Parts: sequence; structure tokens; C-alpha cells
Amino acid sequence: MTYQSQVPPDLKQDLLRAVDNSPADWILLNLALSTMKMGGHRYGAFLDAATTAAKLAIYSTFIEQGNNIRKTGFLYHVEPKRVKAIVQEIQAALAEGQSLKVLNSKEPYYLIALPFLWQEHFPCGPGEARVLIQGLTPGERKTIENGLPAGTPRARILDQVEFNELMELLHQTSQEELPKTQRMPFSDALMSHIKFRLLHSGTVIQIDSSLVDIPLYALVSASYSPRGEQERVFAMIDDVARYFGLLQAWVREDAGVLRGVEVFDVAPDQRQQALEELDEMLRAWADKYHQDGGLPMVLQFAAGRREYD
Amino acid sequence: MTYQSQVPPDLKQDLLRAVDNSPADWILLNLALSTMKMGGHRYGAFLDAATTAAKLAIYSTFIEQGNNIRKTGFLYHVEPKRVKAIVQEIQAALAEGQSLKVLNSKEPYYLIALPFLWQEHFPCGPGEARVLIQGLTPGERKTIENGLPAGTPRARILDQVEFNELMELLHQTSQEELPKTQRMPFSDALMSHIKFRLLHSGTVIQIDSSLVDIPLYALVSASYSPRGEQERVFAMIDDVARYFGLLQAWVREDAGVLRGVEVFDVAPDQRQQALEELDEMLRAWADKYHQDGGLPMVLQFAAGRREYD
DNA sequence: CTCAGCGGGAGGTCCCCTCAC
DNA sequence: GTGAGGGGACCTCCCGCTGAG
Repeated sequence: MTYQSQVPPDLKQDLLRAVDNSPADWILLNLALSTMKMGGHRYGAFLDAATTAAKLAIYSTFIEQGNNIRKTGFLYHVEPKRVKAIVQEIQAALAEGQSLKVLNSKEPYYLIALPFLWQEHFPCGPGEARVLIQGLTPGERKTIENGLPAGTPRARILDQVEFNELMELLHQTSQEELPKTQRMPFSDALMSHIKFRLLHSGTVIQIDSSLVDIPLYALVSASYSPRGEQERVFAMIDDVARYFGLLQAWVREDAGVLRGVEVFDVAPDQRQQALEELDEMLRAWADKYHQDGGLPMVLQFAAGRREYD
Repeated sequence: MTYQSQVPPDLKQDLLRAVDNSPADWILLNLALSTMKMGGHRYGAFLDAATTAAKLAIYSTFIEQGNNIRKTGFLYHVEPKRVKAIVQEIQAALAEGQSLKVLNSKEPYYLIALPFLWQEHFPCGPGEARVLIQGLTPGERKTIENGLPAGTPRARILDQVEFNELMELLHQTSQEELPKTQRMPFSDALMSHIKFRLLHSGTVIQIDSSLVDIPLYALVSASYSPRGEQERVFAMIDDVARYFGLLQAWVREDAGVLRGVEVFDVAPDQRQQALEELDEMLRAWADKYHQDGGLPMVLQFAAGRREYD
């Protein structure tokens, strides 16, 4: 009922074949899968974020080339007119704080904020009824309430109209910090997207009771997406970003940077022991050399099955 | 005369601030900087590759959702019509081999292939003259040849027209494997881009001799981009891609996967020793548990300065 | 050579609608 | 609820051209 994070092996092979073992494309694909499938970002949001990254690359070259529009345009095959527009856009964004289209928060705001806004706008004190729909006996209300799964946050059950208004409020709130030029109007298509995401992730459930002729909606989770998976995905993105930074220091041949890859085969019954020993060994190493007030350092490591040689 | 890979610290701070410490955006930015600035990919090529990655994410969800166009569209906020077009595009690409727009080779073909095509089409045997321009005395030809830097590959020096034709040939060759629908016509703008990249990277130099009234072009490097840096950048992209894959196994909670981050401070005079010890320790660990024919494993690690806490 | 403007075309992201199964 | 079709808006990535400093 949560995400279909299990990709069939043949599908994964297809995707791998599609990017033709090109590591740069493989990174892009992993990033798209993580942010869109697991994070719930829109397709357009991912494209916008990628465009922003490319624009920043152009901007940084523009600065390095001594603010030369034409040179920058030639280097990346972009019209001078477009280069100028991009530079102005970036500079305006840097001057007045955030206003670029990025993925920004790890999850889209209109999804993560929903449980909080719901409980804030439609609270339900202890002893109060969750269902306020007219024309129901107290017994019928109890029946609906008892149908909710365990662990449901205390919040009112909404009808179609209330739920739609809540989603619109959510969307408007998330748009407030954006400049007027890049705000997206609320639309039916966008509402369907948000609604589907909330139902798909199990944050909200739809109740089609025979007692009422309209569908009801109930908040059944205190947070968007299950806790454990969410945190692991965040940690993964975080690790990859930091690892990327470390390797760039290695490419620049900065002092005090180490990078390595060890390839080996291990007997199946020794694998667990080997990994445990590695974990302890690295912890001990970091402890041994730790000294308060010294150079701030970080060591990242990952070990696992080798996919392709 | 090669790449301006040294980014001023304040510019880097600006870029960091622009992506607002969002790790996903930071990965995108690093990828854009690596492929565009160092790799020489076009702006449009990076955007296409990002779009392809997002399309593949849509395609994989489409399969998982039981070939349901509408559900897939809702999940990513894409029109059903567009979802269908994307799915058909991907399936056609998977059926008849590669035809998606990806970064593919780590460098654009029209840049890496140039030194080889040049030497193939305009060879210069030992003892032959590099300059075949009419109206020059042997002495004047010698003068031009002696102006070339050391280590120049043996190949003819070209005039404007020959050089342009070579670039067009290069472009047409690189387009041959693409389906007709997504081929890009050769244009002046594209030629200027390729020419500028070749001059900027130091693969080709332009000779404006007072002896001839037209500019001449000489191949002065046997490969696009300097060897050392090129290989380090490739290794970096490769490492990040594999690391990403390892962490995804960790997110799925596969057996036999270890992931870790160690944060610590080190005394400046102990840093080098610590890193050397770490390197040897990990090598010894991999050797200790290596057993031919066992489970194929890989360990990746990187250590360096901690940028932000 | 650089910078500035104009024009156009193709394709993509968005929006909405109807109709048949 | 799903597939398949129509419409239109806007942006941006491509191309080409001319003229002013």
C-alpha cells in the first residue's frame, strides 16, 4: 500500500540497458527514481531542477570567463540572448534569496505538510466525534470511526469539498514563497495528482460507506510516507551528495583526500563477519585519530554486492 | 589553457546557497558541472539526458502499475496522452537498441573522435611537410612547423575550409547512429560551438601567421582534454554511480550491505599518517577475506575535509 | 569581433473539453 | 474508471538575419 520500490529484475535490466552503462546517465536515472518515485516529486519539478543545475553551470562559467556572454554561449551551444537571460535570472535569484526552481525540500511541501495542516484546521479533541456529516445517527458515526485502522491520528473525517479545499490551501501555501512569475495556478489536474499521491502513499484513505452517498476522506498517518524508508532515502541522497563533493576534492588533487575502491570475492558464510569487522575497524580508526578542535574530516564507505565488473 | 576547474570560493558559496543545501539539487549541480564544464557536453544535451532519466522513471512506474496510463499520469502529474507517447518512445528504444538521448559516452563523440579522424583523413608521414598551402616557400613552411609546441601528433595543418569540413564530417558521423527523428542538422552555431571547444581545451590551436592571410589550424594533442584530469573525472562519475547503487541496496535493506559515515576531527600533523593507515587497513581487510569464486563484492570509500556539519 | 535587436519553427509542459468501452 | 481524441496557451531550444559600436 506504500511504494512499489521493488523493481522486477528484468525491468531493472531494461533500464540499465537503456542508459547503456553510461555512469553519468545512471546517476541521473537513480536520482529521478529516488526523487520522483520515492519522494513523490512531479515530473515537471525534476525537469525544472535539472534545468536549474545546468543554468548554474552556465552562470559559473560566465563568471570565470570574465562576464563574457559570447564565449559562454559558444562553450555550451547556447544563444547569447539566452545566456544573458539565464545570467540575469541567476543573479536576481542570488540577490534576493531563493527563487530558483529546485527540488529544495526532499519532499514536495504540499505532501509533507498535509498531516500537520489537516490536524491544525480540522482538529478532533478527545471524546469528540470524527464524523460531522449531517443525517447520521450516533451509531452510524461509530461504525465509520471503528472502520479506521489503528494508529490513526486524531483528526476529523472530511467530505469531498472539505478535502479539496484543504488541498487547495496546501498548494497555495506552498506557492507563497515563490515569485509571482513562476507560480503555478491550482487546477483540477494538479488536485488529482495531489489526491492520488496522498491515497497511494497511504497517508489518506477514502471511505465509500454505504451509509453516506458521498465519499469521505480520513487522515490515517501522521506523516507522508513511512518513517523508516523515508529516512533511509534521505540519508542516501545526503551521502551521495557528500561523497560527490569528496571525490571532487580528489579530482582537484587537494591535500588530505583519500579515495579508494576495493574489489574482491567473499565466501558466503564469511560475508556477515567481514562486514561487521569492517564496521568496527573503521569506527576504531576514526576514534583513534579523533582530536577535538582538529581539522574537520569525514569518512564515507559502502560495501555490497558487485553488480557488474 | 585547459579548463578553468578552479572555482573561486565565493562563487562556490553562491552556487551552494542557490541550491539551498538541498542534497538532491547538489548532486544535480555537481553532475551538470562535471559533464558540461569538464566533459564539454552541450547545455541541451544535459537537459535531454535529464529528461530521458525522468521518462525512464515514468516508464518503470507504468510497468509496475500494470500498464495503467492514467494512474501513472496522476502519480507524476503528466497528461495521459504524454504518458502514452513516453512509454511508446521508451519501448521502441528498448526494442531496437539505443536511441534515447543520453550523455552516453562520457564525452561527446564529436570532441573525442576528432584527433583520430584528423590523423586518419589528413595523415602526415615522416619527412612529409605538414603545411600544403600554396604560395609558400619551403623556408616559410618550416617556420610555421617550428612554431608548433612539442608533442604535437604528426598530422597535416588545415586551412579554414578543411577544418570546417572535418568538423562537419565529425558531426555527421556522430549523428549516424541516431534515428532520423532526433538528428540535429549541422549549423553555423553548432560548428562555432565545436570549434570553440576544441580551441578552448587545447586540442587544436589556431595559427595566424603573417605569411598567410587565412587562419590555419593544427592538431596539437592526441586526445581531447588532458589525460590525467580526464581519467580522474571519469573515475569520479563512475564511483558516484556505483556508490549510488550500493546505497540503494542499503535502502532496500538487502542482506550483505554495509553503509557508514564517520565524522571526526584530526590533528593536522596526523592527517597524512591516518589516511595512509586507513588505505592499508582496507586493502588488508579485502585481501584477508578474498576467496576466488565467492560472492562478488565491492567496497568504496572516500575521506576528506568536512565542508559543512 | 562583440553586442544588440528582429524574425521563425518545432516540440514540450501545462490547461481544458468530449466520447466510447 | 479507463483509453483515445480534439482544442489552445506558453515557454524554450533550435535556426536564420540585420545593424551599431
